Amino acid sequence: MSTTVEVARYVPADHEPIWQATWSSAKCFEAGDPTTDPRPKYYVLEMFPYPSGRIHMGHVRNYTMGDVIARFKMAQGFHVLHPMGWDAFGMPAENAAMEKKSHPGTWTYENIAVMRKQLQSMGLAIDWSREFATCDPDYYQHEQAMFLDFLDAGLIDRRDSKVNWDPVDQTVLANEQVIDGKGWRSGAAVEQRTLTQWFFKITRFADDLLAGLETLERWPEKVRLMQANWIGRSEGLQFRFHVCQETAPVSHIEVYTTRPDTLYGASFCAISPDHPLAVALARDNPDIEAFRKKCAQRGTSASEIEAADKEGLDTGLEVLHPLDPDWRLPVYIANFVLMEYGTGAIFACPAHDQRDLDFARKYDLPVTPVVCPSDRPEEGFTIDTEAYTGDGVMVNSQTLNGLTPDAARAAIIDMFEKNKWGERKVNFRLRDWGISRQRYWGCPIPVIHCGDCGVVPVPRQDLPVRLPDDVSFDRPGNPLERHPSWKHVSCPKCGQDATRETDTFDTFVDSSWYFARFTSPNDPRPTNPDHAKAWLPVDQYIGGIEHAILHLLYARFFTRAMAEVGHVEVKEPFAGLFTQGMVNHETYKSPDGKWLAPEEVVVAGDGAAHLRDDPSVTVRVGGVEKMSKSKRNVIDPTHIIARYGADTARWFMLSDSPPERDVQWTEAGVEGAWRFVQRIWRLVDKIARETRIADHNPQQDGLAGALYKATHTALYNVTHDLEGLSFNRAVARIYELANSLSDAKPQTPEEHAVARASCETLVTLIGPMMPHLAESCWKLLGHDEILAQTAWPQADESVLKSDHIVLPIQINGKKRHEINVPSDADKDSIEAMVIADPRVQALIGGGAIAKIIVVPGRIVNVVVKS
RNA sequence: GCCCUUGUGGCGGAAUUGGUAGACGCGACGGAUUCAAAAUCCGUUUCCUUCACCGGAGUGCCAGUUCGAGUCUGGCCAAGGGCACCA
Repeated sequence: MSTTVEVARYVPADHEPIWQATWSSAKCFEAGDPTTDPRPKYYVLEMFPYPSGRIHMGHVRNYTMGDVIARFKMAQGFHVLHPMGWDAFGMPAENAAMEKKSHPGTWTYENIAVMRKQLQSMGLAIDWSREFATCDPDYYQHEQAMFLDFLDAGLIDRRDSKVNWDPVDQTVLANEQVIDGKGWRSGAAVEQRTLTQWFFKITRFADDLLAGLETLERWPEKVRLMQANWIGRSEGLQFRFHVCQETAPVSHIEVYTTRPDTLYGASFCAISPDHPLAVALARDNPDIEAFRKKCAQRGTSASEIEAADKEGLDTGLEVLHPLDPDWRLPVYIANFVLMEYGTGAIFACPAHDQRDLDFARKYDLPVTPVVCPSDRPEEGFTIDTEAYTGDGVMVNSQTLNGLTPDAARAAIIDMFEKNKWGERKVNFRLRDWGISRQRYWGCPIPVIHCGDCGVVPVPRQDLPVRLPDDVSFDRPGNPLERHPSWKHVSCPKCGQDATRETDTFDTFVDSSWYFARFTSPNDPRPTNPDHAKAWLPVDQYIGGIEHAILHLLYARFFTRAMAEVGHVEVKEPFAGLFTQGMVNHETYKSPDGKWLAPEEVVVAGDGAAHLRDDPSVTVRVGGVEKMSKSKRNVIDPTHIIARYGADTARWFMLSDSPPERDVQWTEAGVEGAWRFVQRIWRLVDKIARETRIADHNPQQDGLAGALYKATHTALYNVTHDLEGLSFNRAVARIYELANSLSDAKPQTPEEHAVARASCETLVTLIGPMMPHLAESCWKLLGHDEILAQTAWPQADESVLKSDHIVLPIQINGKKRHEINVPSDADKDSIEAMVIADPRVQALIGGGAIAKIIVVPGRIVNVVVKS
């Protein structure tokens, strides 16, 4: 036993700021010119934060993961770009300005200063020289320039549109921003309004955005699926019904269907309350007008739609069935037909569509099945209250009878196209992206409205259109609208008095291209195309699943648009996407039902909890939920870093839970990470004092060989785990190596040399995850160079396999015994050894061996006939 | 309603993708050290039976494929998520 030496505890506050300063002054993390750097590039990016005031644990998790990747890739010899910025426009700044009677910009930049400091205390390997905020005019001027580019390229549209109006935030929302009929930010019930709006023509790329998903192999399947569903491509037939009544306002009605095969089951035709025909009919028919009004008032929330009955009104008009001149179908106005999708009119086949069936039953319209399930007799197949939507055989359909619905569909479409009655049509659920927001704290839309010239783009030399600073927030609404002078300008074309557009961009526009700006943050153009080409796409993007549709779809669109006008060359911005889970915490309630903060509660090992100030009061431990202010289960990262240091917080975030899953923040878990930090410090200190660097022979028996093997196994495994973003597994492998190393009691010089080398590897492996501790250990081991600039070691794979292995022996599929064999033994010799083994003989007793399955290196299974 | 994901010890989770289920961590229990504590170190920890060995059961439930299933197939059950008048 070596004599006990008092090792000073590792005090993070004594180490972490020093290393942060060292990395900063050595410019360790500043990316250079990618067009001249010979190393392969690697761009790692975490979704940039909204400067809300303070960082939260979700940020810690997100940025720790990205940081591990950045440091790991740097060590592996990549030229790494790992930047940080601020998604700085948005409503909270305006709300804060109203409350505090200050300016949104002041609030925002103050928050940025606080949060930058917090992030820097985490020891992130970020190139801070590229930092920007989207509210910097230097940034948003390029956004305005690109808007003009897109306008020239025909990628932008301005039109009247029914929009989602958020009455609390007093602004329009895009479809993607309405969740369950409520504003994504305010939670207020969204109203319908008609406004003139700017649109990005995202639908122009609908097919390409869908097809592109196939190429995103390093995206979660789930996100790709969600985007595919959101884009909602459907193939069908668009055709015209002739209206029988000559006095009708229109001669025919255009409909879209994905089920042309069910045409012989048609029962009625239905148009949207907003359909031009309905509008025309309403002029002389008060009943129709009343019905239209009623439909317009109906709510749009999910629950209201759920509760709303299928309702309709017979127009009295009839249309001719296209395949039978004697067959007439009534035309209804129906509340479930949307003007925004397809043609705003449908034909209904109630037998095979539940919604049509509900309607038909209510208004007593015919229900004729035309698809019969293959396993049921055609006679007597009727529809009751449930529509049949499955496959089968066509019936009641004249020439189509006997075909499958697929074949019938093809036949009908062919026939209609041949006769020019209609054509094949692809429809999308995706709508154009409405980007106008009636808010101050956003990027001004660079156009001017002139009474004579109409909409005039702001000339490029006049960019940026800056937000005025002298604005007031004492009233609701848009301060730009009521600013005394800002909007009054002369028309760039004719010089007359004109007004500026007072709407600003949706803040999702800002985040749709920031990753491209990071590649050349100071270029006078939106991007330096050479640098954008060299760095893009982002190799690894990391963020929350909540952006699966919104931000990630917009960014994919924007990249395509930028490519079209020449700012980038890629179509897909993010080659790899990783969606990390949330950080959760237990919730606590006092006996009188009030939420309690974790620091007010003491939880015992058995789960019982009581108040910290009054142990006689029992606390109710509730569910493990996302950290939120309302439930008071928030842990402030600053407190954790102050008490345990950044490395402990980082290590805990990476341990145990797989990164894509939610992680539960626990005091015990943090304590565990803290103990490991101290343990590593003691272990490295001991080895640094007892051993020294020396050559050693890897091929040997005993302790030295075993430790060498454990070291290189760990190195091999951790390397692969980090490559696959399996941080929790990498952590486990590092624990194993630390255990092997502290269990080892090296005696001989050879053993000392192996222990020393093993310790160096251990420190290197810890480097990306606990960078400060690793640097201090590295120094303790006698190194003067910075570990962050040291190359990742190469695993000696020759020792990963030993010359003898223990094979389990199963008898009839159950493990019964083991056998030690040379690892290169072939099937026959293993089989012979197994049969000859006395224990195996005893186990099979008198039974005869029917078969022996030998999987070399894995297992032996002896099948015995009983 | 439709689509997707996930179900493994007291807990978080491993399992080289069809080959020894429970690595690693947390918690718990026992012990050492200490006047005592903190810290640290050593041990035990899926369940049942047993002093112990030997056994038996076991990856949400029920079937199936296979020499062999946590892993593949089918059907249930449960939890979570997404979409939702999209013709």
